[in-house]
Amino acid sequence: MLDTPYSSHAVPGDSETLSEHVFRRIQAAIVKGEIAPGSKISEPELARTYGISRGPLREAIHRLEGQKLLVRVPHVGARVVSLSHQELIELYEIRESLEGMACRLAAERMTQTGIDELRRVLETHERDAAFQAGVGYYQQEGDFDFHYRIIQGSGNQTLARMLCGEMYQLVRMYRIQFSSTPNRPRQAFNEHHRILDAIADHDGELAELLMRRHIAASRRNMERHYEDAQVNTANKRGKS
Amino acid sequence: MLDTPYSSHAVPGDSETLSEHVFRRIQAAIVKGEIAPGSKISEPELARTYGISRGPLREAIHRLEGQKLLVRVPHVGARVVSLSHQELIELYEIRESLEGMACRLAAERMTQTGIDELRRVLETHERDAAFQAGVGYYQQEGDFDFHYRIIQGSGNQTLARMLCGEMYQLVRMYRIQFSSTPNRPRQAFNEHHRILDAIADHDGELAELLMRRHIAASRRNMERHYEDAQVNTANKRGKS
DNA sequence: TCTTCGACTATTGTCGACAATCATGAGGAT
DNA sequence: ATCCTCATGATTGTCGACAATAGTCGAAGA
Repeated sequence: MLDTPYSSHAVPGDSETLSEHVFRRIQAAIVKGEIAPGSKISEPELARTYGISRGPLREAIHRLEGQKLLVRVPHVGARVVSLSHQELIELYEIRESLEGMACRLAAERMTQTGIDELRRVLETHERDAAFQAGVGYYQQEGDFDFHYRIIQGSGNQTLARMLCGEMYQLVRMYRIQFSSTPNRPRQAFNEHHRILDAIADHDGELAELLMRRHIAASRRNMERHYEDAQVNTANKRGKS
Repeated sequence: MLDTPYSSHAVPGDSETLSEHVFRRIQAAIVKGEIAPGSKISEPELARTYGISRGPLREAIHRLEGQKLLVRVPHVGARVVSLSHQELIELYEIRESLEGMACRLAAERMTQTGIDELRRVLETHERDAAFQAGVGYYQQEGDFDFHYRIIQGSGNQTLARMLCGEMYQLVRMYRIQFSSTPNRPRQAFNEHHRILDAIADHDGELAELLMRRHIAASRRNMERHYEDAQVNTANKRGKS
């Protein structure tokens, strides 16, 4: 339920394809950091781990490559992607643009009931603020919930698939890795509130502007915490 | 040279992987419309066509699926994507956001020599305006060249890969299919000029605004020509 | 001691065959 | 006549084995 929040078709593992199954397994493992970034993917080893042949595994690897979670070089193998500082900044710039557009569209198109639900989400987060202040990770989940609702409210399904599907996996991966939990939640709450107000006013321009600033602030926060996490992960980063 | 303008490493077919080879072949075939949108992909047939086994072919299919050029349902097969009117509009909305951001970044970061080169590209297009007015397709290539330069000038490599790689394949596919050649080139030239001026002034805000309007106009132009192309393709759309 | 060449090993790429699943059509029952 | 059932055919999913390439280790020569 925590995993793959975008997959509404909950087929357990019954008639599911093996390739599909390992695809999700490996994707989750990479996002959760169970497979270190930059580490090499050994086909025989993974095949033995998941108890399948190399055929479906290779198909899953190719799909992961398409989602930019793996980097593959011919005749050498695949490695888990390891974003540089620059690439991570670039990712946030893209998010800033895309979520800004989503927020504009949401402000223009969101229905009254959707806005009410969004307000309720925010109020729920505020009530649990004391609890979240200590944990931080849940704030990320809640933050996701807020952003998720807005993206869905944009009415642009293609955009929603991009942001909540592929792109979010990458962001989430790095969020988890250096579980950045500064005292930003309080400020984030304020920003969320102002974004909600703009959406309630159906002010697309303002909503986009605020969302872009919100993500830009999140990016700056990430940049501040990058160096620490970099040295932390550098220690335990082995060739597997 | 027309194909895959983003692939600078021109390895013919020598030490290239078979999977990689058929991946590019099928991708080009889909984009050029040689394989009708919505038509089913038969693995044995394609395997015989390209003279390879089903193994590499399936890997290529999975990669195409990752690039959103194929839609696959388990135990049934893969079909060439067929964007609905709504999905095509959504794609243009995303382009508007992303290229707007790219244009802003380009205005902020582009070097003087890059700006000069961009101006030269535009002047070249204007000189050949008479020729392009009749053909139209070359205008598209030129249009791409202009946009391509700006995207590269943004300095955001991740963004450039998204726009010039995966996303552009989809847009190009539909551009070619209903080779929309209205009398828009003249207006597009004017818009390009104003965008260039904004970039030359390093005015990121204005550059982004103009580019977004430019693409929004392109989207409206596409919307006008959608119904005609829809009935045209509907006639020759067989189940193969 | 350092460099370079060569064989070896492990991993990746490819293939053909078998099993599982879905689509199609014939046949019979209501 | 229409609908349901079932058998058949074809296609997709999976597997194990073979071929080709890259990385590695060791030995010989400068």
